[in-house]
Amino acid sequence: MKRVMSAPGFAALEILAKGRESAEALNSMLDQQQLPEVSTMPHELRGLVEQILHCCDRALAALSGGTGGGTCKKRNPEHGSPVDLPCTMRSKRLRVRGGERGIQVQKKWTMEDGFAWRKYGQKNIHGSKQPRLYFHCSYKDDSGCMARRQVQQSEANSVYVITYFGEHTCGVDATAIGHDEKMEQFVINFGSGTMVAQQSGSPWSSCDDDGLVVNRETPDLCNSPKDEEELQEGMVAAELIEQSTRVLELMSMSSPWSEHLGRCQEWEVGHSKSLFDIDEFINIDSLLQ
DNA sequence: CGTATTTGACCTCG
DNA sequence: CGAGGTCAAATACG
Repeated sequence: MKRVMSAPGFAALEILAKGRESAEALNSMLDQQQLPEVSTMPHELRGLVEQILHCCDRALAALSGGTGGGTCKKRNPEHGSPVDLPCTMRSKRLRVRGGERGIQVQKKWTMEDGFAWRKYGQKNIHGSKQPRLYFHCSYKDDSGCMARRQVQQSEANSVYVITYFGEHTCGVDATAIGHDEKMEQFVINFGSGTMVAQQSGSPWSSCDDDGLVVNRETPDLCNSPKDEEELQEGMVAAELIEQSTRVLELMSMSSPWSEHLGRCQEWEVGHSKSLFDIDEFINIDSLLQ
């Protein structure tokens, strides 16, 4: 049956959300940085920060069960419908409002999060110029995955506010495989081919639209949802840890960047402790195990 | 021709 | 009754 989120699961979610926030802040710091040119370091560091953000989103999506999403019920399980409309029009309405909470994240450049989504609706929201887009997992039909998300672009800038509902029971990170155009879209944001060049030498064994490479040993992970789901969470966490560690290494090994590190630590005091959060990421695997 | 997206209608909730 | 969420026919696309 549905996996009930454990207390460590909630803790992990909280940490992820906090950490994501911090990584986002770190990213905007990189936007504003006026450091002397430091070879390719800014690109790589920036890339890593982006990857952390990306991993956070995926981890959040993977962990976002227990929000009530799994409890959606069909109002009319069988085609017992009112007389005045075709039964197909009334048989599948879902009851979703009222108490269902989602995990909300913000993405700066792209609404991609490593999962495969199919759009099923779009709605103009009162008081908002940008429409809200509705997606469900592409594997909904194949494996009954009930994960959904809502995406809304903020008017001021290109920040996507993404709210996740339900959890992925398909166990697949489907967009991880062969989405070159999306990767390009992402690479452009780094202003160089750094990330692409990084692929071959990368020790990371997963891949996404942010330029990492995924090696999947199991071609169809949808077959055993529960185990694969946990495996996936573990993979995302491991990826996150690896990248966070590299950010810390990068930031502390060059002097201009240790200067920046100092700035981060200053900021840390006043805000939500970005470096502490990254350290905390590194411990997240213990929470997930 | 199969699959994904668009879009208008329908449904539920507050 | 209006706003938001979802469905599914129509349409676009490869």
